[in-house]
Amino acid sequence: MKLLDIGEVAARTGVSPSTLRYYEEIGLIASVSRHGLRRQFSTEAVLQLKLIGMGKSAGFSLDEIAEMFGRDGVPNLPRLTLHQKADDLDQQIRELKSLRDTLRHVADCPAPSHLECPTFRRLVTIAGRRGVGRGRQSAPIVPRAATPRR
Amino acid sequence: MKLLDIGEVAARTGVSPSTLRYYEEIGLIASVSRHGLRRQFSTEAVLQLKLIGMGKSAGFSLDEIAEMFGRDGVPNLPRLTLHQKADDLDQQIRELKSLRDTLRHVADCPAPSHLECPTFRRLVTIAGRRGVGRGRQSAPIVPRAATPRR
DNA sequence: ATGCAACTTCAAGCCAACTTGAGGTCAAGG
DNA sequence: CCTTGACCTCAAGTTGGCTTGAAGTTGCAT
Repeated sequence: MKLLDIGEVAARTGVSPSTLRYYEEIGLIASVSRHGLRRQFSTEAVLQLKLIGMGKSAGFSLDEIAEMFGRDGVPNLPRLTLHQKADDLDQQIRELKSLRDTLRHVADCPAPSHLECPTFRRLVTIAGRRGVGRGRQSAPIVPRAATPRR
Repeated sequence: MKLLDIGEVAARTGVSPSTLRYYEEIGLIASVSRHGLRRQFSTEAVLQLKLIGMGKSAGFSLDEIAEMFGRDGVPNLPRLTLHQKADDLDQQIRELKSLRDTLRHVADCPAPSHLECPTFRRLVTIAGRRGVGRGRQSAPIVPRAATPRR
């Protein structure tokens, strides 16, 4: 099986080497061996990292992601929990759509103040039609990492 | 116009008073006046906070949100930029759907290791079919705030 | 008039998720 | 053989987004 060293994984995934080391340290991913000092990753790691990226983008913490997909890539959560997470995602997708539509509307609507525009108000309020006093809503904020902007 | 004091806004939005003060401090929202020492918010603030919540959930930083909707609620970004953000959201929605489907699949698929399941691999890889080496991908991570869990 | 819950300020603290820096190892190419 | 650059470890620093604590004020119901 082909092995990748950390730079190669970084290049393929956009995740920096230091982050990869950090992920390994917290048990989110694992390297399969060492070549001298150097970590060797299997190509599976690339897939795993894609999954991790999706999880982050959905607002899950690294701990939650580790729970969902196991340090080894095998999920250890009960079905019910997984389906619940999926339901959460559905709700979040609704919110995102609403925000997207709001942004598009704002870009095009010539109203002086959007807070007065009925279309705007409707867009903003629909997403709330569920989960008003509910448990989990928000997604996390990542330092916008994939862009290696320095 | 009806005025709300901070506790009332907190009750209606699920955003804690300390967070509201913080948001005001960084210029994300504004109170319209004081009643004695106490901040008074207009009911618009509730709407604004809904918007802010959506923005956070989409992974925007508070700074970005402030840019998008202005400290005063009026967006000051050029159309093009807004449409770009909307496009980003579309991409993110695709990722979220893919993650949702992956979770559901994982919940139901009896394969021993999912990394070997072709369905799984397909689900994970499709979302990547755009933006492989691209600029912005990920969404931020917020401390799971809306749930006042203590 | 008094008590008290809900507010106030300000500084400090906290957590997740990384990044940075110093100082060191090592393997492969010239 | 020697350089070079990509890797290594470990500790400390950074950033965003809040929360907490101490110490004080105040509107309002009793």
